[in-house]
Amino acid sequence: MSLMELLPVRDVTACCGPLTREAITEENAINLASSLKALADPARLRIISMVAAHEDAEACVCDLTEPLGLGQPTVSHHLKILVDAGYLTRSKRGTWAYYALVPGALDGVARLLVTV
Amino acid sequence: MSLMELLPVRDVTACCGPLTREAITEENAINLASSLKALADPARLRIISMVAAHEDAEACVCDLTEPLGLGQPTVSHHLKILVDAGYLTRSKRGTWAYYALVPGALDGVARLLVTV
DNA sequence: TTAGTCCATCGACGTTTGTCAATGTATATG
DNA sequence: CATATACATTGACAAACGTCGATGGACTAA
Repeated sequence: MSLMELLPVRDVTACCGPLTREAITEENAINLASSLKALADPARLRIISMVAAHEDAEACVCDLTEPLGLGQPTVSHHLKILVDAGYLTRSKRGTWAYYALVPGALDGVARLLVTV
Repeated sequence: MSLMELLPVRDVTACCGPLTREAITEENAINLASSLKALADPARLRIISMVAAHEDAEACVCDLTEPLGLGQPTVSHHLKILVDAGYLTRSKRGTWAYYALVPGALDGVARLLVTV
């Protein structure tokens, strides 16, 4: 399955208990894997970190391209993956598109991994 | 960078604070992405869940192939990735290879994602 | 209107990934 | 010894991924 075929803004967290507390179903494994795959890229991790650290906890594409050392289309591509996976929101104001963290999204995934 | 080129048994957790609490470095982003990439596959998530649920919290390859619906070489391939990433240990006894969870490995990654 | 900025989308490319069949390596059993 | 079992490794292939250049759409400023 391709990352781009995902439904927008999934919420993996509302599905099941921690990975090691109860046997995961094949379907839930597919969903959780998709959520993790969206995170499993250096550029996307840095984007999340940069957005969180940015003023007002939001950033536009132009704030990210230069520090990332990536082209604008590539950054837009990563942002789309993070939005579709439910980690970021996109709000357009004027010519700019501002991205911000979805509260609790990262924690939801983290909770599924934890064993204690 | 290929997953297979990773040093065996890395410990990403001993590197940095939570992703959203301080800006992540490019190097740490690469390492964390590698750790997440090892988890970001349905078969590997199910393997971890199956090992945790199995008797004595360990399982051999032959315990996994049939419930996963995958060939033995494919299961061995996934197990190697999980061992190299530091999530599983491998102990050979007789003809069998037993795999078990590394205590705290999943929690370490989860702690890097959490925002609270 | 014209020109310019910000961003998304498209098409292409080299690389990486997941899977399998075939083979190799131990270890156990007769 | 020969045979059988459990597993790792190899080689191959299609699919997916990350990146870029080029293009297009929407908004702003003059």
